[in-house]
Amino acid sequence: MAEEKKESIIASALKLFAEKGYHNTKVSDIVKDAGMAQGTFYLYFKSKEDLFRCVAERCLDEIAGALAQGAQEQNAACNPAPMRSMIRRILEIYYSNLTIVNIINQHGAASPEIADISKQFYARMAGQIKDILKHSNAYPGYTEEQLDMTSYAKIGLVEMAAYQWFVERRNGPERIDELTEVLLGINMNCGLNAEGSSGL
Amino acid sequence: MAEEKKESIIASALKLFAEKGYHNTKVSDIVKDAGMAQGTFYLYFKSKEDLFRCVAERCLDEIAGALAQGAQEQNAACNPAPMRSMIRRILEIYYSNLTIVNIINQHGAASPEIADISKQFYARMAGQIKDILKHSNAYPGYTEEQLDMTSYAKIGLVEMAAYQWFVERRNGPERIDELTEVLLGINMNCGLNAEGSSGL
Amino acid sequence: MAEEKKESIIASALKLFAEKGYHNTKVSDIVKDAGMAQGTFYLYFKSKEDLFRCVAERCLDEIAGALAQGAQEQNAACNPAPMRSMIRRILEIYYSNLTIVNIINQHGAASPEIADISKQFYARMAGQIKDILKHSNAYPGYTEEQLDMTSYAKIGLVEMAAYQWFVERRNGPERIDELTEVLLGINMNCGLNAEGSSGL
Amino acid sequence: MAEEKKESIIASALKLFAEKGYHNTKVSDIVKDAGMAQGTFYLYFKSKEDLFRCVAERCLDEIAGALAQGAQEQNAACNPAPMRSMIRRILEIYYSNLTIVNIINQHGAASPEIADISKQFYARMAGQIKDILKHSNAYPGYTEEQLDMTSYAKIGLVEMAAYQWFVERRNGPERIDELTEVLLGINMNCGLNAEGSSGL
DNA sequence: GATGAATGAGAATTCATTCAT
DNA sequence: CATGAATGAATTCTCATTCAT
Repeated sequence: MAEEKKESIIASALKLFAEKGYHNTKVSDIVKDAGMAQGTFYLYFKSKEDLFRCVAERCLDEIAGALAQGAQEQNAACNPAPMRSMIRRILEIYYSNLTIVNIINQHGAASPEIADISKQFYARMAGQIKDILKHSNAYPGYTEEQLDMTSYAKIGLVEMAAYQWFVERRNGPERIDELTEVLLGINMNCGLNAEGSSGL
Repeated sequence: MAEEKKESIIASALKLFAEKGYHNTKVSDIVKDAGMAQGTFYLYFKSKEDLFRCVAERCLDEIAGALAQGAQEQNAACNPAPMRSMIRRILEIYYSNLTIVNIINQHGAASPEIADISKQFYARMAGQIKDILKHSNAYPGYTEEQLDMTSYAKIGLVEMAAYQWFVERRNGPERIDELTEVLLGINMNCGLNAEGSSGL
Repeated sequence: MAEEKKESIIASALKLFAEKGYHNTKVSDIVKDAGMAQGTFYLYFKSKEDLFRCVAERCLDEIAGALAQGAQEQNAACNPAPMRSMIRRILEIYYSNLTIVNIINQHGAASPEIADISKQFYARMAGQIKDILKHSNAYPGYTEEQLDMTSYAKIGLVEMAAYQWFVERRNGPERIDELTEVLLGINMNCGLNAEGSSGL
Repeated sequence: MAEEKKESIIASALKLFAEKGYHNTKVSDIVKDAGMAQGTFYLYFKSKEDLFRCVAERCLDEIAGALAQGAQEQNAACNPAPMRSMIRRILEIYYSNLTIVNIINQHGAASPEIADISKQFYARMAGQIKDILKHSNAYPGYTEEQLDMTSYAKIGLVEMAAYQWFVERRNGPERIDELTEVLLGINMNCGLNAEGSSGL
C-alpha cells in the first residue's frame, strides 16, 4: 500500500506535468489529484524536484525498456526489416509518452541530474539504431562519429513526426502503420540524382 | 538609448534563458547581467512573460527570415541541389540559436502564446521544405498530409543532429559541410532493397 | 514492560536532547532511537512537551536527591569540611547530567512550567548551601538576601567550571579532586589586601 | 536607510527572542514588530537562522567590547581593585543583556556555528580575568589550566548571581554596588580555617 | 527615464498528533 | 498494547511587480 500511494503520486504527477508543465503544477495540485493530504507527499518524496527525478527516470526507463525488448524479439526472429520495426516501435511507445518526454527534456535544461538521465536515454536509443545500421551495412565507409550522427538524426526525425502526428494533429494510434511507411520512405537527398552524398 | 537598454535586456535574457532555462532565470538575474536596476526592466517590458514573447518572436523571425532569404537566392539561381543548401542553411542558423530554440519549445508547453509562435515557425520551415519536395517530384503520389509529415520529419532530423553536434559534442561551425553530407546521405529505409516504401 | 518502554523513551530523549537540543529533536528521532513506532510514544506521553516535563522532573529530582542524601550523611558525621564535600558532590552529579541540565535551563525560557521546575531545583540547592554558610558562620552580618546571592553565585561557579571541565575539555571524573581544590581555593577578592569586602 | 531597516529587524528580534525565545518567535512576529512586510526580512537576512547568527555575534561582540574597553581604562588608571571593577562592569553589561545571552547559549546547543560564537565570547572574557589573576599574583603556583578553570568559574559565579538578581528577583541597576561587594566577598573555602586549598 | 527598496501573495516544506488496523 | 501511514495546520521562503524618490 505504500507502493500504491507512491504510484498514485507518480501517476498524478505524470498527468499534470503533461497537461500543464512542471512549473505550473503545484504540489498541492498533485496531492489533490491523487486524493491525499499535502504532508503525505513528503512521506514518499524528499521534494518536488525529487519527484520529478523519479518520474523522469521511470518514464525513460520504461520507454527504453520497451524499445530494448522489442529489439530482442526481432533479432531472435531474424527480422528482415529491422528499421521499419524500430520506427513502428518508437512511434507506438511515443504515442503515450510524448508530452512527458518533452517535459523531461525541458526541465533537464535547469537540472543537470535530469539532463543526464535524458542524455543517457537518447544514447541508449541511438546505440540500438547504430547496431541496425552496422548490421545492414547501409553506410559503408562511415566513421563511428558519422554513424552516431546518423542514428541521432533518425531519432530526431521520428520524434518530430510523432509530435506533429500525435500531439499537434491529434491522431490516434490507428494510423501508425501509414506514418511508419512515410518515415521509412524518407530519403534526405530527395530527387537529386545528379549528385549523391558524394563526399563520404 | 531607450532601444539600447531594451536590446541589452534581451541579450542578457537570451544568454540566461539558454544557460538556465526560463523558470530558473529570475528577473533579478537578467537586470544584474544587463547592469541596470530592477525597476528599469518594467519600463521596457510589461512582465517577464512579455519579455519572453519578445525574445521568442525575434529569435524565430530571425531564423525564419534567414531561411526565406536563402530560399529565394537559390530559386533565383536555379539551384541544382536545394535540399543540400537548405540543410546547410538550417545548420548554420541553428548553430548560433540552438539553445534558445530549445528553450522556446520547452516553455511553449506551459504558455499557449509561445506555443503558437513556435508552431508557426515550424510551419513556415516545413512549408519551404514541402515546396522543395514538390518541385523535385521526389515523392510522387504522396498526399499533402504525407508531404507535411515528411517535411516536419526532416526538420526534426536536422534539429536533433544539430543539437548533438553543436551542443553535446561542442563542435564549431567548421565541420558543417561534413555534417551536411552525412545528413544528406540518410535514407530511412537503409540497406533493405528487397522492400521499398511499398505501401505508398 | 510498560515501564520499560517508557524508560526507553526517556533514555533516548535524554540522549538526543543533550546532543541536539529540544527543538531539533523530533519525536520521530526519539522513537527511532528507542526502536519503536511513532504511535507508541503517545501511549506513554500526552505530548512532546509532556515528555520534556517528565525528563526534566526526573533528572532534577535525581540530582537534588543525591545532593540531599550527601548533605545528611555529612551532617551526621560532623563533617569538618562541608563546602569541599558539597562541591565534590555537585561535580560528581553534574558529571553525568551536565548537558541535560543545560537543556532544561534553556527550554525553561520558553516554557513557564519547566522554568518552575528548574527554579525550584536551584532553590533547593541554594538552600542547602545557605545552611552550610550559616553553620560555618563565614559571612557574619550578612542579610538573608545577601546569603542567598552568595549561595546562588557559588552554584553558578561550580556549574560553569563543570561545564568547561567536563563538556568543553572532555575531562573524565578522575580529576574531580583536583578541580574541587581549585574551586575551593577561589577567593573573589583576589590579591587585593588593601581593601576587603569592606562595605558589608 | 538600508542599515536602518536591518537594525530595526535586529532590534525587534532581540526583543522578541528575549521575551519568547528563538523557537517561539516567528519571522512573521519579527516583521510585524518591526513594521514591515515579510519579504523585506529576506532582503537583509538569508534565513531566520542567519538573523540569529547576526544577533548573537553582534550582541556578544558588544558585551565583549564593553568589557575590553573597561579593562583598558582601568589599566591606564593603575586601578587598585581590578577584580571589583571587572565584576561591576560585567554586572552592568549583563543587566541589559541577560536574557539574550541565555537565549544564545540555548540555541547554541542546536547550532554549531552559534556554539562557536558563544564559546569564543566566554574565552575572551576568561582571558581578561586570567590576566587580572596573573597580575595580582593571587594564585601563585597555579598551572595555566588551573587559572583557566578559576577564571571560567568566576564568570559562572557572576552570571548566576546576575540572573538571580536581575531576572528572577527583578532588581534594577541601583543595587549593583551592593551585589558587587557581596560577590567580591565570596570565598569558596568559607569558614574552614583548619584546611586551606591545601593540595595546590 | 532610472532606481532599488519594499511588497505580499503564493509555494514548498515540516512535524506533532491521530487513528484504523 | 503496538503500529506507522496519514494528516493538515503552521511556518519558512521566493520572486514578479510596484512606487516613491
